[in-house]
Amino acid sequence: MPELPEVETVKRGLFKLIVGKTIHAVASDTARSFPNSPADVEQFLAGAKIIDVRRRAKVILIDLSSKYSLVIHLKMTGQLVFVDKVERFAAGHPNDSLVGNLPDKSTRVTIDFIDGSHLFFNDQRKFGWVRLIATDEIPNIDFMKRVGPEPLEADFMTKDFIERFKRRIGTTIKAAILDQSVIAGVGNIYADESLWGAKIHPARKVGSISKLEFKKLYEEVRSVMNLSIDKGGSTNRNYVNAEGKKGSYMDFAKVFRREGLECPRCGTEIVKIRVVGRGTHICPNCQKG
DNA sequence: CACTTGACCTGTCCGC
DNA sequence: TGCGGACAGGTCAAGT
Repeated sequence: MPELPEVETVKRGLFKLIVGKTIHAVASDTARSFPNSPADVEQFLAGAKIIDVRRRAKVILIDLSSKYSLVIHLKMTGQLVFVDKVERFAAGHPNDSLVGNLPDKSTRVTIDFIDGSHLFFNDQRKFGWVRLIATDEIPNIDFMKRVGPEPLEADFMTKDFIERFKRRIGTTIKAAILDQSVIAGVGNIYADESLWGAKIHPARKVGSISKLEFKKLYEEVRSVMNLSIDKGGSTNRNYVNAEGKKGSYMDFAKVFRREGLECPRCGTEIVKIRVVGRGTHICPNCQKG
């Protein structure tokens, strides 16, 4: 999925839906998705109550009364969908969708609550994971030690943004903005959208970006991701929120997946190129190499 | 060290 | 319709 706005949307939905619920059982079909042992499940999950749902970078943290947390990364195709009551719908029924018919073949982890409701972790490509970690150990895991600051925090200023990029002076701005150790949460969609907003070609070297351009990029990263949170995130392919609903930011996207269409600013045809191995969308007129 | 390139998986889409 | 290849919201380990 899932970049910062999508993960934030899932977090907000889960917060409303599962805080206060007590876990009955947790099951997984693959150790790859959920490596913890049945003994861990029995000791730290069964009977534990959900006390908080948080987000850091693209990671969801579900804190439990056992002083452990479920730490979840959705990677490319992960979903966390809450279902109050499992029902089955026939093919052709309006609810004959992923959401209406969970669990399905992409379901990797199932969390059952004592009230009969469920939380499903679905992940077609199996890159994502769910891990049980002692809550106070979370800051010590490799990912958390490495990850950069949250760009939407009120006290994260332009000067902080510029400072973070100094560690990646020699690479392209696209590689740097996608680097989670520089700033947290930006992925392929919002990298393209914010670089278009700031009129910066993604293949430009970080060292060539002016202070004024960085200031603009900082503002674009924040405004684009805040807008997306307002729209419930982007459903490019299979992202859904905690209620199984799609996000609508793609209706507002300026360049992402809009190759062949007109640039909303100048009318030039948007093209898709490849930068650091990622599909990249630009207006060749607004974003000069 | 800084940086780039594959690998991890499954599914879908596009061209022949 | 079938089949091969490219590609997909992300991160790592292993290269140069």
